[in-house]
Amino acid sequence: MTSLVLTQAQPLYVQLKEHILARIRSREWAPGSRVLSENEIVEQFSVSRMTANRALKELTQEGFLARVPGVGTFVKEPPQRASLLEIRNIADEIAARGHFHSSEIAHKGLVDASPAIAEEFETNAGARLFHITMVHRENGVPVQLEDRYVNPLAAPDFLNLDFAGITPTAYLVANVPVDELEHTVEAMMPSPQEQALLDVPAGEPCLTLHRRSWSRDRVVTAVRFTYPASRHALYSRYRPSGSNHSMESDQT
Amino acid sequence: MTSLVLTQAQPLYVQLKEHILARIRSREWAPGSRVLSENEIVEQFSVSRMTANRALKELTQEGFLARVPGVGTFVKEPPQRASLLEIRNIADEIAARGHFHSSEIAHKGLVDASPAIAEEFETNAGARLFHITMVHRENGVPVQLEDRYVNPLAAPDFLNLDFAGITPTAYLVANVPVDELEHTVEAMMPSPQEQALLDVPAGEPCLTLHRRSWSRDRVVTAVRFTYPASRHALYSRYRPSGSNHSMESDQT
DNA sequence: TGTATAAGGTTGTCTATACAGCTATAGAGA
DNA sequence: TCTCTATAGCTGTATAGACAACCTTATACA
Repeated sequence: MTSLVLTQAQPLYVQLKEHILARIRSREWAPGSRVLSENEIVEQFSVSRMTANRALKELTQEGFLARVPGVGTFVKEPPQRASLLEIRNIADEIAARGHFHSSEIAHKGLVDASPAIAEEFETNAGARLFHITMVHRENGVPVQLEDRYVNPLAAPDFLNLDFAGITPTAYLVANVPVDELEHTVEAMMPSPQEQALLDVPAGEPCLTLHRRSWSRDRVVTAVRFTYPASRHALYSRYRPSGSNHSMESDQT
Repeated sequence: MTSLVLTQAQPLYVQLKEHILARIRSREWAPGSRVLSENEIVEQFSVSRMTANRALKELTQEGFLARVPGVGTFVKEPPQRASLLEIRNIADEIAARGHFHSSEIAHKGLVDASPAIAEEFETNAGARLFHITMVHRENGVPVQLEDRYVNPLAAPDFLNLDFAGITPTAYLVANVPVDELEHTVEAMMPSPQEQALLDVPAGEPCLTLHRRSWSRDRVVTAVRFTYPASRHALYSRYRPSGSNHSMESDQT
């Protein structure tokens, strides 16, 4: 039996969700198998049925479970979706082209989160975050400006690195498991600072890729990559998972 | 006062959600303004507070509302962005924001493939292809320029449609199975024609999403979507497939 | 005038209970 | 043996009440 300890630090339904997710991730409950019913949760954890219902309902909305009235609650098969945007290390991409990667740090330190950054991190303004700004060059030409904030709780040693031999992306991928990703891609005109750092001609737009990463329901890092339009595009080619032409479920 | 009639055909919280959404879409409650508090809903609709809470909570999870403890519940600004990972119909995305979609055809006909287009279609220059150029508008404002070539062998009826009730994207998704996809995302300055069609101020860049679709090793369609930078972004959020860091029941 | 306190409204969570609709199964009856 | 029925368990929904945390505003006090 796993721990039945429910603390007061977090809401009960959150602790229930994490407990169930842990047992799914450990494959104790494999895809397709039944999980605890609401009444079983009520008995085993001494919570009310509404609280058990909330935990199971939210996990269902998040895609982990499927519920069938009159039958039970089951672990869902994780969706296999091809990713347009994999996390790829700029140093590796440049090396794969047979070119030379170099980088320099424009800023590195501990900062107070602005209201906008705090909202991205789902925390309060003034929270302390690691911050780094780097320029990545391909054969000496700037191709990427990296403006990254990192949650100190998730990567406490982040500031101790000099990022000469390893990029922040590579370090984080190797050291922090990622549960969820959010990407936003935009076009924009660079600010004067960005224009200077990237050595962009006046009038040339930039592509920005903004990424947030979660681990254990906590934002680990938020990063904005800025690429001069003429020097970089985002590309992907893949086979959609459901390419057997079944009309399928989605009617969005 | 709007209708207070709550029937028994649907769950109460669903009717409450639709009622609130309708008042948001009618601009009675504009973005940023406050909606009814839970207690006000309890009074006006004679439901319990838990039911009112469920309606507001789910609308918040769906991104329509934002809740601030101790203050109230507010209408959120709908994000202007399209899905990156899936092929989604712009008409549906606009409708999901509660806005009005319209479109007009700038060109439709049979054309000879230029060398560049022929290469995209893995065929010879001079091949005959269907071509369509459309402007999609959200509440009257141009948000997407669609410049699409279609293989007549894959969709022979394509030119017979007027694309008033269905977009080319929706038609092709429904009628041609897709085996493989290629995406390229770039930032660029619009050409004078594009600038005019999209009604973009001078100096504003655009985001372009170029997509090729294959079916049975044959290019079905190649399309270039152009979005004014200030009016649209591309977005995705998902859980990576390999997110099983089975640390289990620890308490990081 | 300025500051501390109290009050009231708001969301967030949790409990206990109830009823309805659905499903699988065991048991009764033909 | 087969069929129908009752039952138990499951999810879905809804109610009423309660306490906590938070924010704003008004009030009392120094």
